[in-house]
Amino acid sequence: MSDLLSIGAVSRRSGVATSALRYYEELGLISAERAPSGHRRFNRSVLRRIAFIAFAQRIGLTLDEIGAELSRLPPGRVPVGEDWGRLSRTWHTRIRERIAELQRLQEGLTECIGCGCLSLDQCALVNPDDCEAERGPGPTRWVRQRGPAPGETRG
Amino acid sequence: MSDLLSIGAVSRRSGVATSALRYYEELGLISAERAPSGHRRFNRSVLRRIAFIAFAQRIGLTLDEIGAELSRLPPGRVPVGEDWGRLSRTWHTRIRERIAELQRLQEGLTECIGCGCLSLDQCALVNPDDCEAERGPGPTRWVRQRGPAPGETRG
DNA sequence: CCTTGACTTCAAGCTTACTTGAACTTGTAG
DNA sequence: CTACAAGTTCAAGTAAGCTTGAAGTCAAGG
Repeated sequence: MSDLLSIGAVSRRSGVATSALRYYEELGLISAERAPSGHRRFNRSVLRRIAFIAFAQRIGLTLDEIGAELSRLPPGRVPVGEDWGRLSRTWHTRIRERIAELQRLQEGLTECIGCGCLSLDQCALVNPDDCEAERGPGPTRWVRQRGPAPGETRG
Repeated sequence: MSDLLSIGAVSRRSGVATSALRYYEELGLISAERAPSGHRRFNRSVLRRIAFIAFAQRIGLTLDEIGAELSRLPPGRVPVGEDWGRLSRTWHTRIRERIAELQRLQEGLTECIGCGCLSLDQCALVNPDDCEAERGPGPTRWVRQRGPAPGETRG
């Protein structure tokens, strides 16, 4: 039995639809050889790549960002654990930030919406004096994060 | 000075674009009276409603879900703190779950991708024996959550 | 040989949450 | 009165991440 998997086999093993796998290939996130028939033949190592993609999506990375991460893998050989580890090191930060935001939201939920002061222009938590100067109106502290918001995806 | 705000004023105060406000009105998330001219006149209380919407979006609710939540507010009067508190009570659970998932991801990042075993069908963390029986293939433990995934939005 | 299922490409469609543009009306300052 | 900003509606466009459909090819079983 060869190491090469059909798109259906990869789909079954990964739980990712064949249409999605073709889409990923089109985006350059995964690659496949071709059988003489034209059918895709995936190396078994694509499964880890797909797991990485699914993982990264749950964290909130776009496919674009994921592509950028994957391009940092060593070319010309199947990545080993340390290669993956290097990539995912930056994610810890990202996850921590997102958790921190959620905790801030959790807090605000209790202290501000719960207490009835959430009114965007009166609440001390929404517009705290001790924070950086205003960056325009709006519920800056909870709702706005610097940088683009993490567009998290459906599973 | 009246309690009624133009759409521009609401936009400035809330940080939400006028086009988005019209969209929210179309979806029934907010409402406005009309001036004789046809211009929208928003009650000041709409600001809290908008804050709630923005808040809920960051948590990962869709506008549909947010509409469902808002429909539980008492009709015929401006909601008070306790009304908002009731609504947001369920969110604590949701936030906690999301935080838990991120922590699980964080863990998996260290233990599984980092160590090099992430391969979807071999890793004990991806397919742990001590978890519920398989619900199909794929990286069940981290990547799949029961129910639809939280489609989080841009800020 | 015939059928069935898995595969191919390509184009178009879907969902969410808006934004943008066209064409027009209102409100306000000078 | 004249500008010009701000408002109106409606239709269409955008972005991400796929899915679906059409039309055709390939591989295995009976």
